[in-house]
Amino acid sequence: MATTTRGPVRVRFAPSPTGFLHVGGARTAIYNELMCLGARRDGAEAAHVLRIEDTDTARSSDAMTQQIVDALAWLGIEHDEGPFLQSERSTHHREAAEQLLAQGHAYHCFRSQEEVEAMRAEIVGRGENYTYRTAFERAPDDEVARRVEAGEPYAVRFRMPDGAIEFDDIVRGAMSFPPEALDDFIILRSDGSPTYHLSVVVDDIDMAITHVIRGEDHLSNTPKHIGLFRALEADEPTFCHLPLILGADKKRLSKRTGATSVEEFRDQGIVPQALYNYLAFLGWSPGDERELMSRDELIEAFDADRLRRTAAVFDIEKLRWMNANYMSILDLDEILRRLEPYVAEVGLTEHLGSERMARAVDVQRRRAKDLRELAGSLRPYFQDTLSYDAERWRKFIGQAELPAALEELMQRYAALDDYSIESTERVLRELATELEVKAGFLIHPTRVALSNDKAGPPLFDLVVAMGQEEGGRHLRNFVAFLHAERAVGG
RNA sequence: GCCCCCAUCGUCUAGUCGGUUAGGACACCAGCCUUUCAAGCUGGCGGCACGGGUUCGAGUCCCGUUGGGGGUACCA
Repeated sequence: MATTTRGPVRVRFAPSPTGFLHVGGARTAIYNELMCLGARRDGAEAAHVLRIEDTDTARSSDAMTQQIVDALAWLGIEHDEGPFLQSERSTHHREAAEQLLAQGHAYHCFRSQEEVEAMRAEIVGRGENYTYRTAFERAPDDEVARRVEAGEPYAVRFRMPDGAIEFDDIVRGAMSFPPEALDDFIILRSDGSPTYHLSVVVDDIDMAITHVIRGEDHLSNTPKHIGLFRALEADEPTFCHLPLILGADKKRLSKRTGATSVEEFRDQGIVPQALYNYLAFLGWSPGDERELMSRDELIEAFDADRLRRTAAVFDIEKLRWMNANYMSILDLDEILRRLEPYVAEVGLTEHLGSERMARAVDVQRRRAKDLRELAGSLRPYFQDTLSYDAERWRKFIGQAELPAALEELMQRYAALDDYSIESTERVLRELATELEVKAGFLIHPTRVALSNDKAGPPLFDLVVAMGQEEGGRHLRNFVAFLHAERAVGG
């Protein structure tokens, strides 16, 4: 109902720095970006701002902020403004609290946390509904003044308005929170620092945010924020609460059930295009039967009205399926570049940039589900000598005519001027015909000779990717191996 | 306890005006293709949580139950 792609649109992604970017956060960032870019697509002015909610973890927020910025950049998510650090704006937040105090929208609370908690426990224990404002009397003004004067510590509480709070949520529709669910909450701690609720609202006002797109865990906080927006006499933004991402156990996605951060998926060899596509589809679909959509296509098709309201289970298998798709369609150069760290892991760094590496990757890329797997499959292409296992290749050792046949194949391959998929296949098949054997008689042992494996890419792809000289050497070694084993076996 | 949200194959989803053989994708199974393994193609398995209403007719609307999730902080 509430699609607002007409006026200027300003959205924000506001993660708290935890040392990594959670995939749930990444998905929120994607929808923020899509909302922004979708509006721009429709001709509206739009901006995406990045704001780091570090009011609680100011200690190492520089490194943590960098981590988030890097992860977003890796995913290809762009922002137009920021990153702004919430911690650097606390003076302004405090001023807002003073204003609220002066206008009677907030009041001093001298009660200790322990005292409040004890009262709450007692009331709940009786089976009654607890709210701070119904549980405690408010101190008269003169008493407040005297205690403040005396230097007593106090927190500042926001006075929630009396009635129900209602609003329209893009994904939830009409929302209504009754007064008994609304409590006077703290906006300034007794050490004078602003709390999250105050900071977000003040920042959203200052940054002229029009759409607040965030996780469903904030749905219950929204009435508090609306109370603040109204007291601060600011227009309230349109809210959009995204359902949570669940693990295989149907619980909120946590490390117990596997990887949760974009950094982890990146390290596993997931390509950013795949993660972006996958995350965008976790809670949204274009309405037709497309599944593989690039960022540009998503921007073109995005419509917030199609956001789903049900929590989704994160399915790593489907992500990997998408990843396999992207690995086979991306530019080879990009794959080569992203593959570097994994190539290093398998000790093939020296071959980076080589023709053979490019050929091998191009052959193997369609057969792997992630970059790490891809890198692993590259090994046979770069081994000087393969050590063949007599037990495993017993079948070939038993074939008396095989060594001579392979020897002949080897020589014909060595003599080839145009070493190509077509020519190597033609030569092999011609030889098979001459020898009156099926092509498979030569194909299977040749594969083993080159890769020490009975499964792999189409043989002639392998033969060519490996190279004329290298392939010839493996063939020679395999023939020698066959001779030796035949001698042993008698 | 109280408040809020949610509910279509195992999983992601289409379904948005009540009338569909409830469609697609991942996974799984089978067949085809093939020099192998994948991929691909074809086919199969499999679902509207339950109970009441409203209606000629309910996956779709209403109520309840059950189940799941979130919130209930001087955390964000």
